[in-house]
Amino acid sequence: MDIQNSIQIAVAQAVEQLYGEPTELKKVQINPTPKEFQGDYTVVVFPFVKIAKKAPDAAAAELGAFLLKNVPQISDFNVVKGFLNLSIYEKYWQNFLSEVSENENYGRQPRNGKKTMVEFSSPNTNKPLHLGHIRNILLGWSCAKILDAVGYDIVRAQIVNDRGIAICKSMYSWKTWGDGKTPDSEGIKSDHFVGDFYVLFEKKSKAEYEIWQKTEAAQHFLNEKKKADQTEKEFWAAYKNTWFNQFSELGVAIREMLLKWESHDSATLELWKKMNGWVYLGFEKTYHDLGVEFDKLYFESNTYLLGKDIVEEGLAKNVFFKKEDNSVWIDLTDAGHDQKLVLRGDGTSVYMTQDLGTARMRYEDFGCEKSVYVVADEQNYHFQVLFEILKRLGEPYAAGLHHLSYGLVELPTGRMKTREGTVVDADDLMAEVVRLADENIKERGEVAGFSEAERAEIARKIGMAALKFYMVKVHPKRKMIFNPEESVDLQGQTGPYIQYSFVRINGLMTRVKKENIDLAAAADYQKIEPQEKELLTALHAFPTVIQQAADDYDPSHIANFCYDLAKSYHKFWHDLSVFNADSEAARAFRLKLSAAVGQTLKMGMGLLGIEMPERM
RNA sequence: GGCUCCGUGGCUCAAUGGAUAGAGCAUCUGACUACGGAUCAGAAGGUUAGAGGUUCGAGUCCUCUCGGAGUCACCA
Repeated sequence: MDIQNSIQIAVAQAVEQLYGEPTELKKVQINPTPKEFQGDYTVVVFPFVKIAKKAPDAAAAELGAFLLKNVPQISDFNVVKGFLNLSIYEKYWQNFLSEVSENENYGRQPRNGKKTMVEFSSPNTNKPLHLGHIRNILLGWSCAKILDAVGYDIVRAQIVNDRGIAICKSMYSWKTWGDGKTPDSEGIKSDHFVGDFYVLFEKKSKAEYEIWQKTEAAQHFLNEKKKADQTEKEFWAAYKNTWFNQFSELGVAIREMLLKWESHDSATLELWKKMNGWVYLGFEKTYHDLGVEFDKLYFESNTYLLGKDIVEEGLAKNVFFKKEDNSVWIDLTDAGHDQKLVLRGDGTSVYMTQDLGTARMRYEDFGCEKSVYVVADEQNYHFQVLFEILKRLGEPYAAGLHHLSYGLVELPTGRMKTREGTVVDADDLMAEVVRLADENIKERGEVAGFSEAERAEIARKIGMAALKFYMVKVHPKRKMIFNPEESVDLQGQTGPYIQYSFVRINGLMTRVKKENIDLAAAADYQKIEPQEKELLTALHAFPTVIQQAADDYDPSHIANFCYDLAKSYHKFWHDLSVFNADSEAARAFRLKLSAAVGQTLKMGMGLLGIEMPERM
């Protein structure tokens, strides 16, 4: 059993035996002892001083004596200001290291037979993926990896928003102004090609709007509706949707196209398929470059009519109610929310209807008891309501639903805006970080033994590691400011810093293999140095960190762990010699320790979707 | 305005209610004739937005104030 658990249980027993009062296990707090004190683990004694009716130090001393007697792994203890510091026999750490060395799956838990769906990315098909998608995708991918590591079987799902106004704009634009051009004819990545037509549509629409604003009718609206504290520009910005829906000729054309699509007009469907096909082709490349894949794709064109049967059931169960105009609502005022529409008066769906239906379909398809939706925090309210409704409907999977909400990615100059052309494209960004990594490799002159292809592959791993680590080290909930320059940093708290520690280890291991060095002598190593102990305690915490990341749906725990471990290793490397160690035992022990660190770093970074190079 | 989230050195971020709030970047100073210097060591930089409260103990929990973001669609 894990030493921390042993201590925890022993402390609970001690409290009961010494002071005659049982205590909850979770009240027993065991922390790694801070560097400046003697010991490996620390028991916080304060929670028991009341029960003990003694001063903290006296109680700590009593508990320490008890533990020393009853926990065989404990070699010594000391008390500082109510903290009980325990030292663990070196033999324990020796055994622990061997355990890690022999288990290449160290950190992973056995399969638990339960399923979890993780939904992420969920793009619109009218334009290419951007920086915001990258954060979403990295979080989703990593979250799936982490849940897999703690034992769940994972279904990675994507809901493709392939229908609606947006794609119609791209379609209309291409049909009207495209002159029959294709991605091939123009030599443009196909999703970008479609996106360019979307942008063109917005441009034409803007031009139409500006002309309209000068008409008499428009000026009439301006005078009538503009609020006193609004500038003319602000008014037109706010009025844009209304204008598009009521007065725009392009708006008419788009709605007409949408209606044709909904009535299965064959020419429209053909155009739709052609353009979506282009987009998917482009997405495929982007996903491939990001190193992610999906197990299941849901298409909104297949799901947008779902959920009406659930609305019927909800009415029958009196969870929902009908208003005079036949529209269906749920009253969530007792849960701190408002009334929410779930079906329009004319019987057509809204976003919520569709999500209700999709939730049930997902469950019917896979029977996942947990389901994670990776969606930006703009939609917090939507998901609160969605989950609350499903709970009230008594859906069996309702308790396992989780919205992994993350903050938007902003640039140092503020929010990304399509209109202002400040959207950072995913493909461009990846190409740029890899290019910079490649330049860096060349500058360092380490390329001597590398072929062109090898160098490109290493540059890819380094560049992507820089980008991914930069994004995933931040707590998901936090809005993050994406600084393009910092994202390609290769030094300090970065992906490449961690990769470098791995490469150092890899260098050692190559030599071990080449010289066929036997590590059995490690068992004779007597005096574990502080730098070594630091690595051991870090490795020891790895499974707990993964569990924590899984419980919190938070990959940043793993990122921070990997950074701390790499940092400790770099220090170890600098302070202590491995091959030139004083004794054969020390050399073997350090090699064994290095291998364990390397293995753990590789797995940890793998959970973040980051690959490790052998050389760099 | 209601609800939700956020506020930690110049900047970007850490810190299951526990010991002197930690890192990185930037700035300054050092360390290879050494297993790879994408490294290491050191300096400087903080009233954790502010005020109360709970607690043996608060960056963390509660209340209020200030500042920022999101949301409050028969859009998705």
